[in-house]
Amino acid sequence: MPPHRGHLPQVEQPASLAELARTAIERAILAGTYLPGERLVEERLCEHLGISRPPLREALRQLSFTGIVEHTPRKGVRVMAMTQHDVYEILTFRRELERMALRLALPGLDPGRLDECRAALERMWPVAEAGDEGGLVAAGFEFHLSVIRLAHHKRIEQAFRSMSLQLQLCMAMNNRVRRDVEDLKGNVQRHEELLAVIVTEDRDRIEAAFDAHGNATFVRASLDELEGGSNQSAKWFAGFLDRH
Amino acid sequence: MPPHRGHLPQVEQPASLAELARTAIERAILAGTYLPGERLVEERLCEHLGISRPPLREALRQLSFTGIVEHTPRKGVRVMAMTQHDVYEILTFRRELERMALRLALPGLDPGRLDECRAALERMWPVAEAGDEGGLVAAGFEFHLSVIRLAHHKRIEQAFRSMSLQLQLCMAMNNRVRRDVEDLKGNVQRHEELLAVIVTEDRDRIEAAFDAHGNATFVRASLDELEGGSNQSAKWFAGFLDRH
DNA sequence: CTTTGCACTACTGTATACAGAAGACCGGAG
DNA sequence: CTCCGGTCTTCTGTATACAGTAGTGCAAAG
Repeated sequence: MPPHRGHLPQVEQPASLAELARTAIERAILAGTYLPGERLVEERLCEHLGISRPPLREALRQLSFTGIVEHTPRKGVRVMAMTQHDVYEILTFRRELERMALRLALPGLDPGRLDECRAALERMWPVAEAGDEGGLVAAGFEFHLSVIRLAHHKRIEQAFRSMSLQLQLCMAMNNRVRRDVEDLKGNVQRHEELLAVIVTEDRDRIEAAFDAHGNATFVRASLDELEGGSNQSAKWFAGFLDRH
Repeated sequence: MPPHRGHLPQVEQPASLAELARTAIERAILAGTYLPGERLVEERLCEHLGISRPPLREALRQLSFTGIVEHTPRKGVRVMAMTQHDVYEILTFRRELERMALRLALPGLDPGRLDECRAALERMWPVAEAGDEGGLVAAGFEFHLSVIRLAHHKRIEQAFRSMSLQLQLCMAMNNRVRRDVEDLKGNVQRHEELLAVIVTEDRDRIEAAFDAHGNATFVRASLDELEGGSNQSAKWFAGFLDRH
C-alpha cells in the first residue's frame, strides 16, 4: 500500500452544455433579464445561448426542480411568479431546514466541519470591508451552507441548496432590498455571533439565535417588499411574524 | 356573474411519454426488476418501453431529482445503492419534515385539511381488512401526506413526496421487511392514535407521538435489515436510536 | 354588438442521426 | 507473469427534423 498522500483535489469534470445553460439562465433570471411570469421560449433561448434544444430543455428541467421556473405541459416554461405565500414558504422552509440540520448535528459537533464554518466566516470579512454587496450575499450563503453541512446530511444540504436559489429569486425581485439599509460589517458580526452560539452546543440557545438571525434578515427584506403596500400585505406580514 | 357551482374537477392532462416512462421505471425499480447499483442503459430502456431517447432521458432526470437513481456525467444512470448512512438520512429527513409541517400547521389547524386526514385514515381500514399489504403502504403514505398538507406548504409537500420515493426504495431493497411481522390493523390503529393527538394541537405531545410512530415503523424495518448483521451495523443502528 | 366557428401561426413533444468520450479487451514489452 | 499501451465497442451528449397541439385572430352568423 502506497504511503498516505492526503486527498487529491477531485478532477473537475468538464461541464456539459446543459449545466452551462442552466447557470446562464439562472444568472439571467436573478439579474432580472427575464421577469417573473415571463415565458421562456425554447427556440429563443437556444438562439441566445448558441446551443440546440435538447441540452436547453434539460437545463430548464433542472431549473424547474429548483423551483425558480415553472413548467406546464404543452404550454412551456415561465419564470416563477412569487406570491406572498411563496415568500412565506421560502423563508420558513429555510429556517426550518437550518433548525433541522442543527438538531441532527448537535450531539457531538464535528470539529472538522466546525472549522469549515470558521473558514467561511473569515472569508466574509474582507468582502464586507470591500463593500461588495453581492459578494457578501454569496459569502453569507457559503457560511449558512457550512452550518447546514454540520449535520453530515446530503438530503438536507440538497434541499437547502435548491431552496436558496428561490430565496435569491425572492431578493432579486425586489432587489432594492438590502440596498443602503444593510450594514455590511454588522451583517458579518451577526454571523459571527451565530457561530459563537453554535459552539456552545446548547440547542435552545442555538434555535433562539437562528430565529433572531432569520428575523433580522427577513424583517428588513419583507418590510421593503411591502413598503407602501396595502393593509392586506401588512396584515399578512404581521401574521407571519406572530406565528414565527 | 354566473351562480356559484363549486369547483369543477380539474381536467386531467394527458400524460406525456416522459411521465409514463418515469412511473414505469419507478415501479420497476421498486419491484426489484432493476437492482441497486445496476446501470440503466438508455437504449435498452427505450427498447423495453417502446419510446425514443429524449422522453426517456427526461424521465431519468426526473428520477435523479427524486434521488432513486444516480446520474454521473458521461457515465450514465445507475439505480441508487443505499448505504446505512443513506437510510439514516431518509428516516431522519422524513421525521423532521413531518415535525416541520406540524410546527407550521399548529397555530389554527385548518378544519378542512383535518377532514382530509380523517378521510385518508378511513380509507386505510378496508385495505387493512383485505390484507392488502402493498395497498396499506400506499394508503399510509396518503395519510402522512394529508398530515403534511396541514401546513399549506407546497415546498414541504414536494420535499416529502420525493423523499417518500426514496423511503419506498429503502423498503423495496429489503422487501422482506414488514412481511409477516406487521399487524395490518395495528398499523391503522397507530395512525388513528396519531390523528387523535394532532387534534389536541399540543405541540409537545404531537412531536412525541410522531417520534414514537416513526420509531415503531423504522425500528422494525431497520432491525430486519440488520438481522444477522455485523457488530458494525448493530453499533450504527444503536447510535441512530440513541441520537434520535 | 356579441358570439361562435374556423384557419393559421407558433411552440412544445417526440423521433432519428451523428460526434465524442469512457471502458473493455487484446497484444506486446519488461 | 505482470503491466502498460492501443484499438475497438458501446453508450452518452448533442444536433437536426418532423408531428401534433394550444393559442390567436378573423370572419360570419345570430
